[in-house]
Amino acid sequence: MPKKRVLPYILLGLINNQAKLTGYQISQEFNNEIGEFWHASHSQIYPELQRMIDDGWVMSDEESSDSKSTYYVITDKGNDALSEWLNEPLSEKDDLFSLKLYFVKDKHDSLMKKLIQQQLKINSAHYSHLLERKKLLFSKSSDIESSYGHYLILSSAIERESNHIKWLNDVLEELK
Amino acid sequence: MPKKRVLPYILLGLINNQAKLTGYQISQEFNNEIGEFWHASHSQIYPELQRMIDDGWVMSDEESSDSKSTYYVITDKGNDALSEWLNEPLSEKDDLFSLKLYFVKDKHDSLMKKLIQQQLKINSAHYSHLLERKKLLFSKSSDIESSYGHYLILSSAIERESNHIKWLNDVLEELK
DNA sequence: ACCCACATGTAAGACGTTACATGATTCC
DNA sequence: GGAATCATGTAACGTCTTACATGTGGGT
Repeated sequence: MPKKRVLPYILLGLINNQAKLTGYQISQEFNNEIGEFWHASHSQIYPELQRMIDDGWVMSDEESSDSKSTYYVITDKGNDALSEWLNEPLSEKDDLFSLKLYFVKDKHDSLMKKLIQQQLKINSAHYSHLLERKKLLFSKSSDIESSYGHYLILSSAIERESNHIKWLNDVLEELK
Repeated sequence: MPKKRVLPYILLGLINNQAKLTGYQISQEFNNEIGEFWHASHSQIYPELQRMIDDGWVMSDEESSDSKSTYYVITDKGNDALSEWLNEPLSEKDDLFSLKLYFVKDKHDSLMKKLIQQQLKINSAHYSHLLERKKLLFSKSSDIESSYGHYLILSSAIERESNHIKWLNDVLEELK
Protein backbone atom coordinates (compact mmCIF):
# COMPACT_ATOMS: atom_id res chain seq x y z
CA MET A 1 0.00 0.00 0.00
CA PRO A 2 1.18 3.53 -0.71
CA LYS A 3 2.36 5.59 2.22
CA LYS A 4 -0.22 8.00 3.62
CA ARG A 5 0.29 11.59 2.58
CA VAL A 6 0.84 14.02 5.41
CA LEU A 7 0.74 17.44 3.76
CA PRO A 8 -3.04 17.70 3.22
CA TYR A 9 -3.67 16.91 6.89
CA ILE A 10 -1.21 19.54 7.99
CA LEU A 11 -2.92 22.15 5.84
CA LEU A 12 -6.24 21.00 7.26
CA GLY A 13 -4.88 21.27 10.79
CA LEU A 14 -3.40 24.71 10.24
CA ILE A 15 -6.59 26.06 8.71
CA ASN A 16 -8.61 24.50 11.49
CA ASN A 17 -6.36 26.01 14.16
CA GLN A 18 -6.78 29.51 12.79
CA ALA A 19 -10.35 29.29 11.45
CA LYS A 20 -9.28 30.66 8.05
CA LEU A 21 -6.01 31.11 6.22
CA THR A 22 -4.66 32.08 2.80
CA GLY A 23 -2.12 29.94 0.98
CA TYR A 24 0.45 32.58 1.68
CA GLN A 25 -0.31 32.61 5.39
CA ILE A 26 0.03 28.84 5.46
CA SER A 27 3.46 29.06 3.89
CA GLN A 28 4.37 31.63 6.57
CA GLU A 29 3.21 29.25 9.32
CA PHE A 30 6.15 27.01 8.51
CA ASN A 31 8.44 29.71 9.85
CA ASN A 32 6.83 29.25 13.26
CA GLU A 33 6.78 26.26 15.60
CA ILE A 34 5.23 23.92 13.06
CA GLY A 35 8.45 24.43 11.10
CA GLU A 36 10.29 22.47 13.77
CA PHE A 37 8.57 19.35 12.50
CA TRP A 38 7.54 19.91 8.91
CA HIS A 39 8.10 22.22 6.00
CA ALA A 40 6.33 22.91 2.74
CA SER A 41 7.03 25.54 0.13
CA HIS A 42 4.39 27.61 -1.58
CA SER A 43 4.79 25.59 -4.77
CA GLN A 44 3.43 22.58 -2.90
CA ILE A 45 0.79 24.43 -0.96
CA TYR A 46 -1.19 26.09 -3.73
CA PRO A 47 -1.73 22.96 -5.83
CA GLU A 48 -2.50 20.99 -2.67
CA LEU A 49 -5.21 23.49 -1.69
CA GLN A 50 -6.72 23.07 -5.16
CA ARG A 51 -6.84 19.29 -4.72
CA MET A 52 -8.43 19.75 -1.31
CA ILE A 53 -11.13 21.93 -2.81
CA ASP A 54 -11.77 19.22 -5.40
CA ASP A 55 -12.04 16.70 -2.56
CA GLY A 56 -14.38 18.98 -0.65
CA TRP A 57 -12.09 19.19 2.38
CA VAL A 58 -11.84 22.98 2.28
CA MET A 59 -13.66 25.80 0.53
CA SER A 60 -12.72 29.37 -0.25
CA ASP A 61 -14.38 31.86 2.03
CA GLU A 62 -16.02 34.41 -0.23
CA GLU A 63 -16.66 36.89 2.59
CA SER A 64 -13.04 37.59 3.37
CA SER A 65 -11.39 36.80 0.03
CA ASP A 66 -10.56 39.60 -2.38
CA SER A 67 -8.68 40.12 -5.61
CA LYS A 68 -5.39 39.69 -3.84
CA SER A 69 -5.92 36.78 -1.48
CA THR A 70 -8.10 33.72 -1.14
CA TYR A 71 -9.04 32.58 2.35
CA TYR A 72 -9.71 28.90 2.90
CA VAL A 73 -11.96 27.42 5.56
CA ILE A 74 -12.39 23.79 6.53
CA THR A 75 -15.58 21.91 5.59
CA ASP A 76 -17.38 19.25 7.62
CA LYS A 77 -15.88 16.63 5.36
CA GLY A 78 -12.45 18.14 5.97
CA ASN A 79 -13.04 18.07 9.68
CA ASP A 80 -13.89 14.38 9.49
CA ALA A 81 -10.75 13.67 7.48
CA LEU A 82 -8.60 15.58 9.95
CA SER A 83 -10.17 13.87 12.91
CA GLU A 84 -9.72 10.45 11.36
CA TRP A 85 -6.06 11.14 10.64
CA LEU A 86 -5.42 12.47 14.13
CA ASN A 87 -6.97 9.33 15.59
CA GLU A 88 -4.87 6.88 13.60
CA PRO A 89 -2.45 5.23 16.00
CA LEU A 90 1.08 6.66 16.00
CA SER A 91 3.82 4.53 14.49
CA GLU A 92 7.48 4.24 15.48
CA LYS A 93 8.48 5.42 12.06
CA ASP A 94 7.47 8.77 10.52
CA ASP A 95 7.10 10.28 14.02
CA LEU A 96 3.94 12.36 13.76
CA PHE A 97 3.49 12.94 17.48
CA SER A 98 4.43 16.61 17.73
CA LEU A 99 2.66 17.42 14.52
CA LYS A 100 -0.60 15.90 15.67
CA LEU A 101 -0.30 17.36 19.13
CA TYR A 102 0.02 20.79 17.57
CA PHE A 103 -3.47 20.38 16.14
CA VAL A 104 -5.16 19.55 19.42
CA LYS A 105 -6.40 22.79 20.86
CA ASP A 106 -8.26 21.69 23.95
CA LYS A 107 -6.38 20.41 26.96
CA HIS A 108 -9.28 18.15 27.84
CA ASP A 109 -9.70 16.62 24.41
CA SER A 110 -9.37 12.88 24.98
CA LEU A 111 -7.03 12.75 22.00
CA MET A 112 -4.43 14.66 23.99
CA LYS A 113 -4.05 11.92 26.56
CA LYS A 114 -4.24 9.21 23.92
CA LEU A 115 -1.42 10.70 21.86
CA ILE A 116 0.84 11.07 24.85
CA GLN A 117 0.25 7.55 26.04
CA GLN A 118 0.95 6.14 22.59
CA GLN A 119 4.12 8.15 22.26
CA LEU A 120 5.20 7.11 25.71
CA LYS A 121 4.92 3.48 24.70
CA ILE A 122 6.94 4.04 21.52
CA ASN A 123 9.64 6.03 23.29
CA SER A 124 9.96 3.52 26.11
CA ALA A 125 10.45 0.67 23.67
CA HIS A 126 12.99 2.70 21.76
CA TYR A 127 14.77 3.65 24.95
CA SER A 128 15.17 -0.01 25.94
CA HIS A 129 16.46 -0.79 22.49
CA LEU A 130 19.09 1.93 22.70
CA LEU A 131 20.24 0.73 26.11
CA GLU A 132 20.64 -2.78 24.68
CA ARG A 133 22.68 -1.38 21.82
CA LYS A 134 24.94 0.53 24.17
CA LYS A 135 25.53 -2.56 26.26
CA LEU A 136 26.19 -4.62 23.15
CA LEU A 137 28.55 -2.19 21.46
CA PHE A 138 30.25 -0.25 24.22
CA SER A 139 30.79 -2.52 27.19
CA LYS A 140 34.55 -2.28 26.92
CA SER A 141 36.14 1.17 27.14
CA SER A 142 38.39 0.27 24.20
CA ASP A 143 35.26 0.09 22.04
CA ILE A 144 34.43 3.62 23.09
CA GLU A 145 37.88 4.90 22.19
CA SER A 146 37.80 3.44 18.70
CA SER A 147 34.36 4.79 17.76
CA TYR A 148 33.95 7.85 19.88
CA GLY A 149 31.56 9.69 17.57
CA HIS A 150 29.29 6.67 17.38
CA TYR A 151 29.45 6.35 21.14
CA LEU A 152 28.48 10.00 21.56
CA ILE A 153 25.45 9.95 19.31
CA LEU A 154 24.22 6.78 20.95
CA SER A 155 24.64 8.34 24.38
CA SER A 156 22.93 11.49 23.17
CA ALA A 157 20.00 9.54 21.79
CA ILE A 158 19.62 7.73 25.10
CA GLU A 159 19.60 11.02 27.00
CA ARG A 160 17.11 12.48 24.56
CA GLU A 161 14.73 9.54 24.95
CA SER A 162 15.08 9.58 28.69
CA ASN A 163 14.33 13.29 28.90
CA HIS A 164 11.43 13.03 26.56
CA ILE A 165 9.89 10.13 28.47
CA LYS A 166 10.19 12.16 31.63
CA TRP A 167 8.53 15.13 29.95
CA LEU A 168 5.71 12.98 28.58
CA ASN A 169 5.07 11.55 32.03
CA ASP A 170 5.00 15.03 33.54
CA VAL A 171 2.45 16.19 30.99
CA LEU A 172 0.33 13.10 31.58
CA GLU A 173 0.38 13.87 35.30
CA GLU A 174 -0.59 17.46 34.54
CA LEU A 175 -3.61 16.29 32.59
CA LYS A 176 -5.16 14.53 35.56
CA MET B 1 22.87 26.70 -6.41
CA PRO B 2 21.71 23.12 -6.03
CA LYS B 3 21.57 21.72 -2.54
CA LYS B 4 24.51 19.52 -1.59
CA ARG B 5 23.74 15.82 -1.74
CA VAL B 6 24.19 13.98 1.52
CA LEU B 7 23.85 10.33 0.58
CA PRO B 8 27.27 9.84 -1.06
CA TYR B 9 29.02 11.29 1.99
CA ILE B 10 27.11 8.99 4.29
CA LEU B 11 28.13 5.98 2.25
CA LEU B 12 31.69 7.27 2.28
CA GLY B 13 31.54 7.70 6.04
CA LEU B 14 30.07 4.27 6.65
CA ILE B 15 32.65 2.56 4.45
CA ASN B 16 35.40 4.55 6.11
CA ASN B 17 34.17 3.65 9.59
CA GLN B 18 34.25 -0.08 8.84
CA ALA B 19 37.18 -0.18 6.42
CA LYS B 20 35.13 -2.13 3.86
CA LEU B 21 31.46 -2.83 3.27
CA THR B 22 29.15 -4.40 0.70
CA GLY B 23 26.09 -2.58 -0.58
CA TYR B 24 23.97 -4.96 1.39
CA GLN B 25 25.86 -4.31 4.61
CA ILE B 26 25.43 -0.58 4.07
CA SER B 27 21.70 -1.01 3.76
CA GLN B 28 21.78 -3.00 7.02
CA GLU B 29 23.66 -0.18 8.75
CA PHE B 30 20.55 1.96 8.51
CA ASN B 31 18.89 -0.39 10.98
CA ASN B 32 21.49 0.68 13.55
CA GLU B 33 22.19 4.04 15.16
CA ILE B 34 22.75 5.82 11.87
CA GLY B 35 19.11 5.04 11.17
CA GLU B 36 18.14 7.52 13.87
CA PHE B 37 19.29 10.29 11.58
CA TRP B 38 19.13 9.05 8.01
CA HIS B 39 17.75 6.25 5.89
CA ALA B 40 18.42 4.90 2.42
CA SER B 41 16.98 1.85 0.73
CA HIS B 42 19.02 -0.59 -1.31
CA SER B 43 17.56 0.78 -4.52
CA GLN B 44 19.31 4.05 -3.79
CA ILE B 45 22.51 2.54 -2.47
CA TYR B 46 23.55 0.35 -5.37
CA PRO B 47 23.30 3.02 -8.09
CA GLU B 48 24.97 5.51 -5.76
CA LEU B 49 27.92 3.17 -5.25
CA GLN B 50 28.24 2.89 -9.02
CA ARG B 51 28.35 6.67 -9.36
CA MET B 52 30.95 6.83 -6.62
CA ILE B 53 33.13 4.32 -8.46
CA ASP B 54 32.81 6.48 -11.58
CA ASP B 55 33.88 9.47 -9.50
CA GLY B 56 36.82 7.55 -8.06
CA TRP B 57 35.60 7.96 -4.47
CA VAL B 58 35.45 4.23 -3.77
CA MET B 59 36.74 1.08 -5.46
CA SER B 60 35.71 -2.53 -5.22
CA ASP B 61 38.10 -4.58 -3.14
CA GLU B 62 39.06 -7.54 -5.30
CA GLU B 63 40.65 -9.44 -2.40
CA SER B 64 37.49 -9.92 -0.41
CA SER B 65 34.85 -9.74 -3.11
CA ASP B 66 33.42 -12.90 -4.61
CA SER B 67 30.65 -13.92 -6.98
CA LYS B 68 28.05 -13.10 -4.36
CA SER B 69 29.17 -9.84 -2.78
CA THR B 70 31.22 -6.84 -3.74
CA TYR B 71 33.17 -5.10 -1.02
CA TYR B 72 33.84 -1.42 -1.41
CA VAL B 73 36.76 0.50 0.04
CA ILE B 74 37.37 4.23 0.15
CA THR B 75 40.03 5.82 -2.09
CA ASP B 76 42.30 8.76 -1.28
CA LYS B 77 40.08 10.93 -3.39
CA GLY B 78 37.07 9.66 -1.45
CA ASN B 79 38.80 10.41 1.80
CA ASP B 80 39.44 13.97 0.68
CA ALA B 81 35.80 14.38 -0.31
CA LEU B 82 34.61 13.02 3.02
CA SER B 83 36.99 15.20 4.96
CA GLU B 84 35.97 18.29 3.03
CA TRP B 85 32.29 17.61 3.65
CA LEU B 86 32.85 16.97 7.35
CA ASN B 87 34.68 20.27 7.64
CA GLU B 88 31.99 22.37 6.00
CA PRO B 89 30.40 24.50 8.70
CA LEU B 90 27.11 23.22 10.09
CA SER B 91 23.96 25.11 9.18
CA GLU B 92 20.81 25.69 11.23
CA LYS B 93 18.81 23.92 8.57
CA ASP B 94 19.37 20.32 7.43
CA ASP B 95 20.90 19.48 10.84
CA LEU B 96 23.87 17.28 9.98
CA PHE B 97 25.50 17.39 13.40
CA SER B 98 24.79 13.85 14.60
CA LEU B 99 25.47 12.41 11.21
CA LYS B 100 28.88 14.02 10.96
CA LEU B 101 29.75 13.24 14.55
CA TYR B 102 29.05 9.59 13.82
CA PHE B 103 31.88 9.62 11.30
CA VAL B 104 34.50 11.01 13.66
CA LYS B 105 36.21 8.03 15.20
CA ASP B 106 38.93 9.62 17.28
CA LYS B 107 38.08 11.50 20.43
CA HIS B 108 41.07 13.79 19.91
CA ASP B 109 40.32 14.65 16.31
CA SER B 110 40.07 18.44 16.25
CA LEU B 111 36.89 18.09 14.20
CA MET B 112 35.12 16.66 17.24
CA LYS B 113 35.50 19.83 19.23
CA LYS B 114 34.75 22.01 16.22
CA LEU B 115 31.47 20.25 15.49
CA ILE B 116 30.30 20.50 19.06
CA GLN B 117 31.13 24.17 19.31
CA GLN B 118 29.34 24.93 16.08
CA GLN B 119 26.29 23.00 17.17
CA LEU B 120 26.33 24.69 20.53
CA LYS B 121 26.14 28.05 18.83
CA ILE B 122 23.25 26.99 16.63
CA ASN B 123 21.32 25.45 19.50
CA SER B 124 21.83 28.43 21.75
CA ALA B 125 20.50 30.81 19.13
CA HIS B 126 17.56 28.53 18.54
CA TYR B 127 16.91 28.25 22.24
CA SER B 128 16.74 32.03 22.62
CA HIS B 129 14.41 32.22 19.68
CA LEU B 130 12.06 29.65 21.22
CA LEU B 131 12.01 31.49 24.54
CA GLU B 132 11.07 34.67 22.69
CA ARG B 133 8.27 32.86 20.95
CA LYS B 134 6.94 31.48 24.20
CA LYS B 135 6.96 34.92 25.76
CA LEU B 136 5.27 36.39 22.72
CA LEU B 137 2.58 33.75 22.34
CA PHE B 138 1.91 32.41 25.79
CA SER B 139 2.27 35.20 28.31
CA LYS B 140 -1.36 35.02 29.34
CA SER B 141 -2.71 31.72 30.67
CA SER B 142 -5.79 32.14 28.50
CA ASP B 143 -3.51 31.82 25.45
CA ILE B 144 -2.29 28.51 26.81
CA GLU B 145 -5.80 27.20 27.31
CA SER B 146 -6.89 27.99 23.79
CA SER B 147 -3.89 26.39 22.03
CA TYR B 148 -2.73 23.76 24.45
CA GLY B 149 -1.14 21.47 21.85
CA HIS B 150 0.85 24.33 20.41
CA TYR B 151 1.89 25.33 23.90
CA LEU B 152 3.05 21.80 24.65
CA ILE B 153 5.20 21.34 21.58
CA LEU B 154 6.80 24.72 22.13
CA SER B 155 7.54 23.82 25.73
CA SER B 156 8.87 20.45 24.65
CA ALA B 157 11.13 22.04 22.07
CA ILE B 158 12.50 24.41 24.69
CA GLU B 159 13.23 21.52 27.05
CA ARG B 160 14.84 19.56 24.26
CA GLU B 161 17.12 22.46 23.32
CA SER B 162 18.00 23.12 26.91
CA ASN B 163 18.89 19.48 27.55
CA HIS B 164 20.89 19.22 24.39
CA ILE B 165 22.86 22.37 25.13
CA LYS B 166 23.65 20.97 28.54
CA TRP B 167 24.77 17.69 27.00
CA LEU B 168 26.96 19.46 24.44
CA ASN B 169 28.61 21.49 27.17
CA ASP B 170 29.26 18.34 29.18
CA VAL B 171 30.89 16.67 26.21
CA LEU B 172 32.99 19.74 25.53
CA GLU B 173 34.16 19.67 29.13
CA GLU B 174 34.95 15.95 28.77
CA LEU B 175 37.15 16.66 25.77
CA LYS B 176 39.51 18.87 27.73
C1' DA C 1 8.16 56.05 -10.34
C1' DC C 2 10.30 52.49 -7.86
C1' DC C 3 10.89 49.02 -4.46
C1' DC C 4 9.36 45.68 -1.44
C1' DA C 5 6.28 42.58 0.69
C1' DC C 6 2.22 40.25 -0.45
C1' DA C 7 0.16 36.68 -3.21
C1' DT C 8 -0.37 33.04 -6.52
C1' DG C 9 0.82 29.89 -10.01
C1' DT C 10 3.57 26.39 -13.14
C1' DA C 11 7.55 23.55 -14.78
C1' DA C 12 11.82 20.88 -14.53
C1' DG C 13 14.51 18.13 -12.09
C1' DA C 14 16.35 15.79 -7.87
C1' DC C 15 15.46 12.56 -4.53
C1' DG C 16 13.34 8.75 -2.37
C1' DT C 17 9.89 4.88 -2.04
C1' DT C 18 7.58 0.83 -3.60
C1' DA C 19 7.38 -2.69 -6.53
C1' DC C 20 9.24 -5.88 -9.75
C1' DA C 21 13.01 -9.16 -10.80
C1' DT C 22 16.68 -12.44 -10.35
C1' DG C 23 19.98 -15.50 -8.39
C1' DA C 24 22.94 -17.68 -4.52
C1' DT C 25 23.39 -19.72 -0.03
C1' DT C 26 21.88 -21.50 4.38
C1' DC C 27 18.86 -23.74 7.44
C1' DC C 28 15.29 -27.14 8.43
C1' DG D 1 12.90 -29.50 -1.55
C1' DG D 2 11.11 -25.29 0.39
C1' DA D 3 11.60 -21.14 3.11
C1' DA D 4 14.30 -17.49 4.66
C1' DT D 5 18.10 -14.58 4.21
C1' DC D 6 21.71 -12.75 1.53
C1' DA D 7 22.73 -9.94 -2.41
C1' DT D 8 22.11 -7.08 -6.36
C1' DG D 9 19.72 -4.61 -9.84
C1' DT D 10 15.96 -1.78 -12.44
C1' DA D 11 11.50 0.67 -13.28
C1' DA D 12 7.56 3.41 -12.10
C1' DC D 13 5.88 6.60 -9.36
C1' DG D 14 5.22 10.26 -5.81
C1' DT D 15 7.02 14.08 -3.35
C1' DC D 16 9.59 18.13 -2.70
C1' DT D 17 12.91 21.78 -4.19
C1' DT D 18 14.45 25.26 -7.25
C1' DA D 19 13.56 28.19 -10.64
C1' DC D 20 10.69 30.73 -13.62
C1' DA D 21 6.71 33.80 -14.00
C1' DT D 22 3.13 37.18 -13.08
C1' DG D 23 0.38 40.50 -10.74
C1' DT D 24 -1.27 43.59 -6.57
C1' DG D 25 -0.86 47.05 -3.07
C1' DG D 26 1.48 50.05 0.10
C1' DG D 27 5.20 53.03 1.27
C1' DT D 28 8.75 56.74 -0.02
